[in-house]
Amino acid sequence: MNAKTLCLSILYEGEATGYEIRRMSVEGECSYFVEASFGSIYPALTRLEDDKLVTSRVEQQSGKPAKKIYSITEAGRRAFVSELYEPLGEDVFRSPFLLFARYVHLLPVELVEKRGHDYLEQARAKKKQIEDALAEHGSNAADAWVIRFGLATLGVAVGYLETHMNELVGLSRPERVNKDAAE
Amino acid sequence: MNAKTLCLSILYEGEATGYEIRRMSVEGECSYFVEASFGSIYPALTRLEDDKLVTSRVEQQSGKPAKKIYSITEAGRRAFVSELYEPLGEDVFRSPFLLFARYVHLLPVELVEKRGHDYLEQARAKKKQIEDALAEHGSNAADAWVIRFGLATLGVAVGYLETHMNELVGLSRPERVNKDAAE
DNA sequence: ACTTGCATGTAAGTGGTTACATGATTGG
DNA sequence: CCAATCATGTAACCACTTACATGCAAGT
Repeated sequence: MNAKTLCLSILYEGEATGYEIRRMSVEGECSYFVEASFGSIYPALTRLEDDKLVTSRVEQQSGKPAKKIYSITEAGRRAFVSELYEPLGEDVFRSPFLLFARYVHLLPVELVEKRGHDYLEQARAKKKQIEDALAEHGSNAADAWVIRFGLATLGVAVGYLETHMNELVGLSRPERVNKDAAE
Repeated sequence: MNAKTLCLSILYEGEATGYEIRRMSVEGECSYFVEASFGSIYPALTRLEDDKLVTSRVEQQSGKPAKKIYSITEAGRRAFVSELYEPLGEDVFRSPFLLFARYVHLLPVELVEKRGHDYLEQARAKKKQIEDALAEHGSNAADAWVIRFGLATLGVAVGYLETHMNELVGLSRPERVNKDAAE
C-alpha cells in the first residue's frame, strides 16, 4: 500500500537498494498491483532507518555510483508481519481508457483506433512481463499463486479487447462526409 | 482521472448534484474504474463553476436539505471533449490483498481464510453491482461495452478465487502443534 | 555527441483523504 | 433513541508525483 510497507515487503525477502526496490515494483512480478517512484521510496527508506526497521551499508563500485544496501531488522520483520494482521485496504482500479471508451461517440475513428490499439498493446506487454517473471526466477508457491491470478485477469482483458475492439471503433463519431468540401 | 474531469463526464450526460455524482461513481456502472469522495467532488464543482464550465441552481425540497443542481455549459462540453483528445493516463491497479497473499506463509490459517473469504465476497459484490447497473437502466452501446469488459475481468477474478482460494489457505503458516501445551 | 543505465536524493506542488460541522427526516 | 439517508461544505493533513540536481560509464 504505502511506500514504507512496500519497502519492508521487498526487504523481507532479502537485501536491496532503493534503486532495485523501484525496479522490482515497476518491472517485477508484482508490478501489476503495486507502484512506486524514487520520490516515495527514498524518503520511505530514510524513515524506516530512523525507526530502526532497516539498516544500511554503503558499497563502493568501480565506474558506478556507490550503492546503499538496505537490510531489514528483526523489529522490521515484526512490524511488517503485524501490518499484515491489520484490516486490508480495498483494491483500487482506475482506468482513464475506460472513461475514454464511454465517450467514443464524440470522437473520430482514427483517435479511437489509436487509443484502442495502444491500450491493447499495453495490456499485452503487461501480461508478457509477468509471464516472464513467473518463468525466470522460480517464485515461491504464494508468489506463483498471485502471478497466476494476474495472468488470468490480464488474459481475459486481452482476449476481450482482441475480439471486441472493432465494436468500440464502430461506435466512434460518424464522419460528416464532405463537410466544407468547397474549401 | 481527476475529480474535475469525472464531474464533467457525468454532467455531460445530464444534470446532477455533488451528492449524486459521488453516488454514481461509488455505486454506478463505472464505480469499478473511477472513484471520488465528497472532499474532492465539491471543491471540483466549485472550481468548474468559477471557470464557467458548469452552472448551478438551487432547488428547495420539503423535509430534505436544498439541492444544488449542476448543468454543464457549452464551454464545459468543449473542455471535456478536448480532454478526451489528450494522451490517456495509464491504468492503475493496486491490491493490498495480493500483497497480503504473497506472505500467507507467515500468517495463521484463520486469518488467511478470513481475508480470503472477505476478498471473494467483495469481488462478488462488485460484479453483482455492475451486473445490476447493466440490467437496470438500459445503457448506451459504449457504456454496455465498458460494463461487459468489467464483467469479463471480474468474472475470471471471482472464478479464480473460487477454485484456487483453498490452495492459498493451504500455504498459510504451519501450526505449531502443542506449543506451550503445559501452560 | 547523445542517450541510456546506474545511483541517490531533495523540494515544490498537487490532489485527494479524513474528519469535522450542520441539520432535518425516516425507519428500526 | 439511534442510525442512516439526504445534502453541502471546509480545513488539516498526508502521501505521492514531478522535476530538478549530480555524475560517471558504456553503448550507438
